[in-house]
Amino acid sequence: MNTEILKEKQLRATPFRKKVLEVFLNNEHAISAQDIEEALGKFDRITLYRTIKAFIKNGVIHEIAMPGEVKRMALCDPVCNHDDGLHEHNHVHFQCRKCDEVYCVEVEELPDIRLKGFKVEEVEVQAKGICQNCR
Amino acid sequence: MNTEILKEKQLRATPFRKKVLEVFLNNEHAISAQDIEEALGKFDRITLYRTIKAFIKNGVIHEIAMPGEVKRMALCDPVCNHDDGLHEHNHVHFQCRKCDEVYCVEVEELPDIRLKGFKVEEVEVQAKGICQNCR
DNA sequence: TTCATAATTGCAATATTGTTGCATTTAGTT
DNA sequence: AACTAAATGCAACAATATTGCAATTATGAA
Repeated sequence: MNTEILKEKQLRATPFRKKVLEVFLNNEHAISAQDIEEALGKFDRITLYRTIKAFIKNGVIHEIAMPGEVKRMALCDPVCNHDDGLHEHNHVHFQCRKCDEVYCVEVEELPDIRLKGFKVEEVEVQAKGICQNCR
Repeated sequence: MNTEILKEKQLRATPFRKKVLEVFLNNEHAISAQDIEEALGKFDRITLYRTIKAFIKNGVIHEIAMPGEVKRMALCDPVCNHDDGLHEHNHVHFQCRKCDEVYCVEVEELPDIRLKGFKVEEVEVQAKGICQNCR
């Protein structure tokens, strides 16, 4: 199963990559490199970083950067319009103020932002509030 | 002048802080810690990090995090609704695909995002495209 | 203006995060 | 089964960030 996902994205299905992908599939929220390290029994940190880079480049996962937070990553939408590390999703990144978890939440469509003098080509939205589980 | 800004934000106006603030005032786009280091002649890196932390906490500057980019920082809006490191601005973070610079661009109001099951309390928008200078 | 004091600085040491080069191993193909 | 490009694992290293502590300094009060 993981194997298919990797091959679809032009990545060799090695045991290490399958295990890392497994970690993502086991979480419904975004995770950090540290989360992955903890989930893997034994591992080589360098290989992990390289795996993450390959996953991002090939559209398996995308990064989520929030001020004051560690970098997190989450699986791409199946329809992720990625081009060599460039991702385009139709979801909002939402962080819960209670549990701190970050979720990718689907939306009908992203807002249409217009900025005088600037040509806007892509928009990403980050929201904060209270998540389903914490209400 | 820098002195007043710092005092307004309940920070002691030390020479170091004034110099760092100066760097922000001299740039119309967001800058990284490295940019500041290069702009300062001699400096102590630890003090710089602590200065940055203090500036963020007291609402002088805010962080801008973008996937795959170094962390950047920019001056807060004068009306920045900050509370111990929590910032609330009425602008969009825009990165130019040509020059890579990041700008804080004022908007009338941020979009109203609704997510089923989630209580949205704050929204931040990051956009990409072509900036004024590069068109 | 001087003093007292809490805040800030600067240094040493250390932690965290991420990268590069290279020899070895392995997945996917022929 | 064999070949080959890709991936791994190790060592070394670079960049980024933090903590504790002694010395210094900005600021408000005397």
